[in-house]
Order: sequence, then C-alpha cells, then structure tokens
Amino acid sequence: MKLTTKRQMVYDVLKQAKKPQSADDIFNILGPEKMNLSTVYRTLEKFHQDALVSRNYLDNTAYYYLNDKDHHHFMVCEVCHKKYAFDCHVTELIEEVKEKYGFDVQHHDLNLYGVCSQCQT
Amino acid sequence: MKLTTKRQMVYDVLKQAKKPQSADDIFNILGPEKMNLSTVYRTLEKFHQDALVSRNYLDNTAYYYLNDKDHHHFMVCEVCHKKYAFDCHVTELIEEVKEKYGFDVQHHDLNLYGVCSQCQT
DNA sequence: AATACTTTTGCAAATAGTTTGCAATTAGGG
DNA sequence: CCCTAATTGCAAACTATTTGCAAAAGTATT
Repeated sequence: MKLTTKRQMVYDVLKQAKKPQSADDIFNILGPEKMNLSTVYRTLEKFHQDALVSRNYLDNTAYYYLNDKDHHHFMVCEVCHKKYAFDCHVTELIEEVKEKYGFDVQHHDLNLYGVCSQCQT
Repeated sequence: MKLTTKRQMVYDVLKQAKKPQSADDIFNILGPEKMNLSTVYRTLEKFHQDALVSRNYLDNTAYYYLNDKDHHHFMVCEVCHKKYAFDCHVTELIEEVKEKYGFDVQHHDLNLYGVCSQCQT
C-alpha cells in the first residue's frame, strides 16, 4: 500500500480520535480544501481491507477505529441518544468462537443499546 | 401498540427466521402484493422502539432479529463473504458493563469478521 | 532527475438503503 | 356500530456510499 499524504491525514485523524469516526466526521475535521469525501471512503475501505481499522455500523453509518488492542465500542442511550465509548472486552467470546466454530476472528463490531446511568430514574 | 395484520406478518417472518433479516429480506419473503417496503421499515422501527427486536448493521444494511434470550449474530468470512450465524453469549460482558458503568443494556449488536474454517488453508 | 508505469485522487453522477408527506384505510375503544 | 387516532401504500426525497473517468501523484528504473 502506497503511503500518500491523504492516507496519512486520514490515519492521523483516527490515531488522535477518542472514539470511532465516520467518513463524514473525518472529512469535516480535515475540511474540503484539504480532503475529498470519496477519498476518505476509499482510504477507509483500503485500511479496512488491510486490517488497519475496524468498522462499526450505527444507524446507517459506518464508524471506523484503528485496530488497536485497546479500542472501544459504543453504548447508545435510547433515552438521551448520547453515545458513550467503552473499552472492549470480548476476548473471551472471540476465543470461544475460534474454538467452537474454527472461525478465525480478525475484527468485530459491537454496539450496546439501553439506558445510561444518568437517564435511569 | 396496535396489532395489525401487517405487523403480525412481519413478526411471523422474524419468528421463523433462523438468522437476522433485513427489511428487504422480509419484504421479499412476503411479496409485493401482500406487503409494502415502507411498512416493513416502519414496523421494524416500531418493534425496535418497543424492544421487541434488535437491530444489527452489516454493510450498510440493517438486520433485525427477535429479542429472544437465544438469538444469533453473524460471523462474516472476509474471504468467501459467507455469513454464518452463531449463538449469542455476551451475557457476561453485558453484566460487566452494567456494573462498571451503570449502563442498563437492553439490546446489543455484534458482528465478527475473519476467516471461516473452510477458507483457512 | 527525467521517463514510464501504476496507483491514487477529485469531481460529478449514480446507486442503494431508508425515510417522509399525504391521502386513504383500518383497528379498537366508547 | 361509529368515531378518532394510528397505520398503510405510493411516490418522491434523503443520505451514506460507490463508481467512471480524466488528471495528478507515487515509485521504480534508467
């Protein structure tokens, strides 16, 4: 994979992000003068193919995050619609699937929906 | 919530389904004479609001499944692109999140991506 | 550092899943 | 059985994403 300026820019945004970002998020952070939305999409697709990032769908929209050991997923409150990020701990599940089905898990995505502590009466 | 014929039909499809179904899947099973695509979408939205179903996004498409104790998620093979369903076992994770963050999990969605046993060389 | 070749990018237009406005129909309480 | 609010069908809108094509940028090779 060629290391281009654009790809570096997308990568940097993901590196600095504290939570998964959509293509549009990334595009807006970089601005239309420096970045093109199609390029963001194509870059993210390439990163995903090369297992650099994972993809997580939420409400018709794909969110991307670097495929680090420590990454996070969303908890979505269905009352206030706020999104909270939480640390991923599905290692056991992944091990289990690997053993049980012989499926070699490379990425995963997970969302939790419910009611956040603030919204509980 | 009113119990209408259409809603019953959508529910039945989900009840019989062995894996999560997209709006289009459901529409195609029922056929255009008996069902309308918008109605499927609206019905699924309503079911989701009433916590009857859970929603799971995969490749720009929402898949729905009844919110049963025993339901399944997808394992997606990135080589042959086949989708396999597997039984959900994230109860521990959900308990953990509840304790740690006080977040009351009502639904969740999960996809695993990797290489299925057949595609491993 | 110029050439040749491949990959990437920008732009505009297409696509696909989903949503919406509105008029007609239906469910279910009174 | 009637009335009113909720639901449905249809067509059109909307939004995230993808694609074709020509121009630009990378990379390797003289």
